[in-house]
Amino acid sequence: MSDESFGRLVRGAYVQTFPPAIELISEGDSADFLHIVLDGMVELFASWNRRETTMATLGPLATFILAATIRDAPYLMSARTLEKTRIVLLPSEDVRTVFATDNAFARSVVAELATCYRTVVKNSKDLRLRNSIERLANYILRHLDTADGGKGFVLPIEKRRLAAYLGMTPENLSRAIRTLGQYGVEVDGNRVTITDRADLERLAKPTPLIDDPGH
Amino acid sequence: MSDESFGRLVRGAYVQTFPPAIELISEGDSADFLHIVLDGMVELFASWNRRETTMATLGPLATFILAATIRDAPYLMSARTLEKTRIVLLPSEDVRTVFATDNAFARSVVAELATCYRTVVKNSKDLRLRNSIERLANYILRHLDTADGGKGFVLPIEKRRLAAYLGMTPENLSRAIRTLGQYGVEVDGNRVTITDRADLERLAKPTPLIDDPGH
DNA sequence: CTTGATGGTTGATAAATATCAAGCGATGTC
DNA sequence: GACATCGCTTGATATTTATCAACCATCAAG
Repeated sequence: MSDESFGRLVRGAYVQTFPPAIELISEGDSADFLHIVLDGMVELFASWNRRETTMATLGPLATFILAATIRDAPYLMSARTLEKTRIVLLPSEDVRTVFATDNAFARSVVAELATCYRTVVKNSKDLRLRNSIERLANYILRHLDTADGGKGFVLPIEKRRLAAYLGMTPENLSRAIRTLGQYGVEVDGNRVTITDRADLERLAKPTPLIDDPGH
Repeated sequence: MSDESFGRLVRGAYVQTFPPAIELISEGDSADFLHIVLDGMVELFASWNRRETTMATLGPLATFILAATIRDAPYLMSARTLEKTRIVLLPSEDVRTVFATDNAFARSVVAELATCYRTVVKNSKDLRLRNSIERLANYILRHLDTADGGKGFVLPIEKRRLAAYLGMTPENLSRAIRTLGQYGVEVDGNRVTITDRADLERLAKPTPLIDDPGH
């Protein structure tokens, strides 16, 4: 975007550091600020009728919630910090103003929105087409760390949150993990290790049309 | 958008009429055309591992699939006609060209994308937070025709497709309908009538943050 | 050290949902 | 009019998932 637009955005913006477990926004609230995670971790969640579910977990450089800001509509999700988190807050009105005047910015917003949209669609396919064990198996395959030769990784979130994200109860996640033992998955605390990727893939049947975060 | 941009878009575009049950696009294909429904009905669906689910049903003036066109990425969903359907096909390259040069068009694309995004998020909440009977109850409440005093409506799609959209089997939809009889829902063929909206709402607990299509 | 809180696990059981097989009723074809 | 097809429904049963209660390990506070 132009320097002028950038200045305009930055003028009213501020950076704030939040402690863990702070609810940053609540679904239904009006979109006063566009949030950008600089450091730490944020959970997007939604509630209905005394039930709650995790919609996504965000790390550094993720934005939320862009669509509500652009549309000037109420948030559809709530957000809370999972750990000490630093966040940029951009007043929604400034974002809309710059969006209306700076074309390069507007196009960047589209790129970001299109990515978010495709992410949610993939998530929806995952939920609709797979059962809980298949979802867990694919989650593991998606998170395998290329750093250690694709042999394992450390769960970035608590298991109860992972369970909520995968659409199951913590009890069921426990059992699902045990079931995956037959497919070469070993879980010790937050450490996940696999011994036979091919075997796990035979069960998980991953596809880029659901599991590739980039595409 | 400008007349020039419009001309550019229209130049390579064409309108085509398709018979029922034609697969217009398949997930995984590259996004050659942006589609706009003029008349008729189109089902967006997705498949994995010999399972299939309905993601959405589109009527006149809906577009698909915008995000893939903008990002020049493969379709995440397939689409088929449910009846005789007239569709505008806009070459993706033209859409991207006009998107890059016409600012008003780019902003309209954002508005459309933001709406699509929010629709999918609401859909995801519906699936994650409600069981099948609650989903059906809310579906009925959403579709109550204001025309006939909110007393009923005609199902726009076959029941087996409704079942797939609501994330259940046709057998289960049948039983769910019978269960809703206790809450004043009468279904005769495709005709749905309710006798006690308040009663149904006590079960369905609708909320604009999931069920309001506009917001 | 105790103590209490918390996240996780396990087993028993219940509820929700899917599967399979059969049958029904409307529709269209020959 | 006989017949096949198709969408839908029903009943019986199996599978998946949730719930409830108990217990375990860890960790921090007193």
